[in-house]
Amino acid sequence: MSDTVRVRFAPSPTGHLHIGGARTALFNWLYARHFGGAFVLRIEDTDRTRSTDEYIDAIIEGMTWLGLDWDEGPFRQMDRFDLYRSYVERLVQEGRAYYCYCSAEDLEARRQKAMAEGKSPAYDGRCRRLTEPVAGVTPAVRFRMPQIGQTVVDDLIRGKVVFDNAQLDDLIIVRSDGTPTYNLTVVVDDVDMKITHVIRGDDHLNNTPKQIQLYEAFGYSVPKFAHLPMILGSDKTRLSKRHGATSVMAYHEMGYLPEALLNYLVRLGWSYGDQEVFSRDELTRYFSFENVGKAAAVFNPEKLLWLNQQYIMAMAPEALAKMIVPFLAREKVIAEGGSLDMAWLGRAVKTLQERAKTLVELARSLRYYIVEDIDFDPKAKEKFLNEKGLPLLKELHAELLGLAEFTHDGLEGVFKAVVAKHGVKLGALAQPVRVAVTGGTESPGIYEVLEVLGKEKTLKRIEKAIAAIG
RNA sequence: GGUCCCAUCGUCUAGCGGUCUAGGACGUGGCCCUCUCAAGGCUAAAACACGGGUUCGAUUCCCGUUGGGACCGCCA
Repeated sequence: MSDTVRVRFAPSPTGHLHIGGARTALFNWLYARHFGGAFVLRIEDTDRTRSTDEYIDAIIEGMTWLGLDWDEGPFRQMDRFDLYRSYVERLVQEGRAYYCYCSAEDLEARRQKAMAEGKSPAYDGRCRRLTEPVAGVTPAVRFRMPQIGQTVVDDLIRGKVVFDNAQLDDLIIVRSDGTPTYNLTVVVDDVDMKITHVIRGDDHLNNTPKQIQLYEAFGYSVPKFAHLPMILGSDKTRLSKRHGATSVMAYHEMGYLPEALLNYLVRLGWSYGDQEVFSRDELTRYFSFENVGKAAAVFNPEKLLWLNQQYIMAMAPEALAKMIVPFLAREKVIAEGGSLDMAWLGRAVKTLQERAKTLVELARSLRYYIVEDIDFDPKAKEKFLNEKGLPLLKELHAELLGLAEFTHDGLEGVFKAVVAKHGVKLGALAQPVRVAVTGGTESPGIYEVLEVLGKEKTLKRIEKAIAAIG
């Protein structure tokens, strides 16, 4: 590859950045980074009725969160209408495009009729030969598609795909309101921005021959194409809201790490032997279209969850602690804007990070460390805070009182001694204590918990538990 | 309806003619570890859609069938 690689992600701002879009952006980003090329962000907002600035911000927010940084842009097609106009004028002058006076309503009606009769709903070309304008009608502009021969899409993932030009109908390149349409702007911009590789979803494959005809009409060489397989929902239909969250930022809110989402997404369609977990660096190093599959992939939330846990486990506790604070506030574990001893929080996080699949779970599980008072789970209380455990708890409380430092080894010594004295198994003591200090029956090792909790809170909670029994 | 794409365990995938009694991962079951829950280790069940070719030999190549998907917009 002697020429510099230039790729782009070109979303339309008609919705949030979703899973499918993020995957397309990721593959483009990976390809650019792999070859040290440029990644361009272009907003395709020619549909004025559906595009909004809010969605542009949302897309940028999503890309930023994922760490998919772009080198140029964001460019907005709305700012480039003059450029498109000059290209269209050229086409019209050369007879490669013509004015179409059919109304949108008529077109729609004819399409419906054709479909109902089982015929192809393609445009019939009735305005092709018009020489005079139709009075009182502002026309759209159509591209005159060649009707004989074939167009070949040479795809990096699928190989050569052949289309008969007779199947290609004359597409509208300028709406009657004067705004250009996607098939025109995508070609003009990819030429203007010197895009070398068009990497996009499979759903664009059928548009590609039409776009290639546009390239040829302009006299430009076509870029390389790579059409990625689609991501499907569990019922094998196109991924949508019905299948749960599709917005990338929704995953942020649910407590997923961007690294985990990216890692999951890249494995949908791409593989590198048996490896499942990749660092960003490995991804850019290993990425190649040779390892991209052709078949659509079903989105599997379970595996994403597992990957997220892998990433949470691998994180430095201090970094995780910093990241968890907003989630603690949202879960009402701490007050909004409240402060915490971050070094201590890091130690607390360390005991729980391999037990959480999401940051939301982690934040919730941190509760008993942070809040002053805990409530006992009724079932746990009934099972473990009873007469049987009472002497053990009392004995432990007395011993703990004399323990100066709450260290893992120190605590273990005290527990072992109490257990030995009463001739019971460790569980007979550990479980009541666990319920006493955490309110429930599940937690990290009891010594770890007490070490983080500290002497004061521990004794207070054991006292409360004893009181609850008696 | 037309055109195009696709097809290995439930899911993501490895496999690029013999190494396949088809490998890994998620999930599921069992066992181990163990103060609970996790994590971890071991283990089990689980797939080449079907039919024709080509070949000494097909999961792998070709054709067809079936099944799924996408597109056919003055959406992108």
